[in-house]
Amino acid sequence: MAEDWDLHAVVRGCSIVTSSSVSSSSASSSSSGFASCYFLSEGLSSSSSSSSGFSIFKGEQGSQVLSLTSYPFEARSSIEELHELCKPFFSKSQPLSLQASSPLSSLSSYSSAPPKPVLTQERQQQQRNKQPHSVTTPRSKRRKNQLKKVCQVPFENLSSDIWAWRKYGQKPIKGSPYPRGYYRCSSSKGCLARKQVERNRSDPTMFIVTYTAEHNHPAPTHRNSLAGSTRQKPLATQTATTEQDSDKSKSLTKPSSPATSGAEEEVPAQGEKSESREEKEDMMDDEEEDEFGLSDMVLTDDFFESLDELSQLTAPSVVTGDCFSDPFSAIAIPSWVASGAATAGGCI
DNA sequence: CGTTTTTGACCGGCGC
DNA sequence: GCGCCGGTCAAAAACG
Repeated sequence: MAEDWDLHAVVRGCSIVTSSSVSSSSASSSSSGFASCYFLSEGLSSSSSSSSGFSIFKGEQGSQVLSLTSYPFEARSSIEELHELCKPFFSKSQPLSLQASSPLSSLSSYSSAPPKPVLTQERQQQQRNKQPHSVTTPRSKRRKNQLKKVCQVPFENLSSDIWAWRKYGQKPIKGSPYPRGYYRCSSSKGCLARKQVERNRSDPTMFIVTYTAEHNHPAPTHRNSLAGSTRQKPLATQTATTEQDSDKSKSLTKPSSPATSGAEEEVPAQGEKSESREEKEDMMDDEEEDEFGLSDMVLTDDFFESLDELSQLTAPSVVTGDCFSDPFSAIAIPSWVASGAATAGGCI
């Protein structure tokens, strides 16, 4: 279910951004279920580092805007163009129009870089560590020539991804108080799809989700084992992460992750997990629809908006209870997504 | 038992 | 060449 309105949100977000009326609804404080997606290809700009080719700046109303400085996707105004823009990321199984297709659901192909090289790079990366002594497989330029899709989604939408992701890393990012979580597709072993989730430093209610590589398999109709997916941290850890001053305690306990160690990162993963659970109950049918990008068919804007409100109301209260007086203050998220996002995302 | 999360360590890319 | 930074690996722990 969450997927449905999420997809919707994504689409709406794209429309908003591209139509230059940068969001009437996107007050910085209100995570109102819109999302923005952007594509960027690393290495497109000659002298770029990791953040090559795009920048973040403030929109008129405090909304975050990502702009591609060297990519011909910016400032498009027509839906058709946007559609074409997104095409490469639609999976084959999503025959639908822009509205129905969800960039979140799949990174199906590269518009500028052929999949093969990337695949090779990934393989090299994996081999690298498995064969530490054989320096035969440098992952040279692995960060280059990878087309990424950057989406900005509100917290509620983090649980909207239909894919199953497994977290494989988390790193504090310089300049950002929030760590970045690294996820890979767990539906298929050979799947190269990756996803990075980072909280927007200027708008903590928003999360920057970066998709890399593509899924080489159809969307899962059901998640695999849920073992470990709903992990509840030990009470100590939980409180540490959820308390308002947890950032302080965090810094004490875990210097490597300044804030929230995994707060936002857990959001997506857990949300998805929880989502999967809810799906089993509530949207066995819809789920399949989502795979084909039809998820929004049943939803009206009103319904959608109500969901947003609902989620805003329920998520913090239901999930956090005492630990969530300020869900976005930097810490907190881990468990609420773990236990609550399930609730929040699912009950919706 | 199989899967996921956590987390420290490792490695390569990049800027100086 | 050196150091910083980001991305990934892999072992341990936890969960269903």
